[in-house]
Amino acid sequence: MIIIDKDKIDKKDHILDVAERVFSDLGFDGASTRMISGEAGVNMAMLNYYFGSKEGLFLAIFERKISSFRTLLQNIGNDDSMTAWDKLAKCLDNYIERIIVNNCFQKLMNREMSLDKRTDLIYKISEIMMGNVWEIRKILEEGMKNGSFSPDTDTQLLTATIFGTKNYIINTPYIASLMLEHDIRDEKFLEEKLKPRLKVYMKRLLKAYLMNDNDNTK
Amino acid sequence: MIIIDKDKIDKKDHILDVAERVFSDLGFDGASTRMISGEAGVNMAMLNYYFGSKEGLFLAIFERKISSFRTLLQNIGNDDSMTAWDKLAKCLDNYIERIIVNNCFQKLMNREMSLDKRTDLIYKISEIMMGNVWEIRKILEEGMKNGSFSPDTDTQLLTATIFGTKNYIINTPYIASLMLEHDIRDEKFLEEKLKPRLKVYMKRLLKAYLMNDNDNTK
DNA sequence: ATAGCTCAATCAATCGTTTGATTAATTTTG
DNA sequence: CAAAATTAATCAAACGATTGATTGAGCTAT
Repeated sequence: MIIIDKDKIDKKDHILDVAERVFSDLGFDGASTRMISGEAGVNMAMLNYYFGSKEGLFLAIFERKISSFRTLLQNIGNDDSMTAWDKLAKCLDNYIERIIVNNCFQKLMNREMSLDKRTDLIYKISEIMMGNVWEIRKILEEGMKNGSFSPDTDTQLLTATIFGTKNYIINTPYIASLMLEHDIRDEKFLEEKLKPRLKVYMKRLLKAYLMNDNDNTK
Repeated sequence: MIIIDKDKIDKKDHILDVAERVFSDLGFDGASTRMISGEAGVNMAMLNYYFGSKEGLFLAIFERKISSFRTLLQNIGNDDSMTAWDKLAKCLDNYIERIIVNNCFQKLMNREMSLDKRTDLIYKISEIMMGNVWEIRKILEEGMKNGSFSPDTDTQLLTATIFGTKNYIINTPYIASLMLEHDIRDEKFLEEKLKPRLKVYMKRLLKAYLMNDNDNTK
């Protein structure tokens, strides 16, 4: 029966889904294998059976997302028919679109990146993330070269702003909720209000920085 | 003897210093009391003797910083002789000046804020942090009211950018190092290069966003 | 001697992992 | 096709190690 085969595939995926959420809420060390297996409704030994170890389970969560990142990268920046600004705007839209729905994984990843542990994992993730960074930097430098972006642009710090603004909202949900006067964890608010608002804001912010000459003589 | 009394005070402070660094590197759950006491060169029981528990030690780290935050807040925004922009610029300078040197604590705090644990601590810290947020928002709204800042300003998301850009650099040291092509953990680079550069960048970014009319008719 | 401090030893609890038995599914064999 | 053999999946129970915390004896200085 097809349904039975599907169940097997889904079981590993189901464990990964649950583990992703639990790790995201409690951190790697804060989450126990008992809790994850309990919430997933599977026997504790299944985690080691499927993923070898707790760290193996943790790695599997990241590896499941990697291909997803790659496809995002491929679809941006290489379209020669667009201006640098249009590329950047499209890039921002795609990025915001994705990270809002995957915010649980984003939170988990960023927390892990701030630790001085599991450095091999950090290196791995860093290089994948750098792909995103480079893609945006490439567009920025293209715009600077052809004169449509200000020559004084600090491309490195600007990318920090792009990723940092998003991270701040995702990673400090309680502060962000106070700040935005809405519960950040409300999916409907995220989807209908924050997402379009963030798109408008980021584009306006970057446009102002990139495309207006800043008078520093004053 | 005075020296002995001083040693006693310094001992608590020394433990807090070490704990701050270890928690920052390994996270609350990842750091063990044995490791902290070991690195601090004191007996394990001393932690419980001085701070009651591991969580008490953790709280003590935060409480030691709280007064430091308050004094920062008091010195900004209330000077009526300055324009809104000058206030904001000074506010940014002070902020960048402080957070770069305290980046170990900042990292620790931000990671803890992203967890769904110890929510009482999170609420406490959030309200302190919100003091900073409000202080900046107040200046932004003052500038909007008297017409020196663009009326389209999204003050809420702009504060997310201000804090988020800094957090991104501090919290993802490895990515930030790749991005900036320098080792972020190099104190000399932080102090002499990144700090002034970040000041220039943030002011230019905010000035462009706040003080140029964005042409959205196109 | 009294009070504050320090220590090694030890506590129960929890951690991630392993085990060996049992069941379910698949393949091989007669 | 059916029985046997093999493999995969699942489970409760237990493993040794480590966790945060406590104890009670010994220390030091007043």
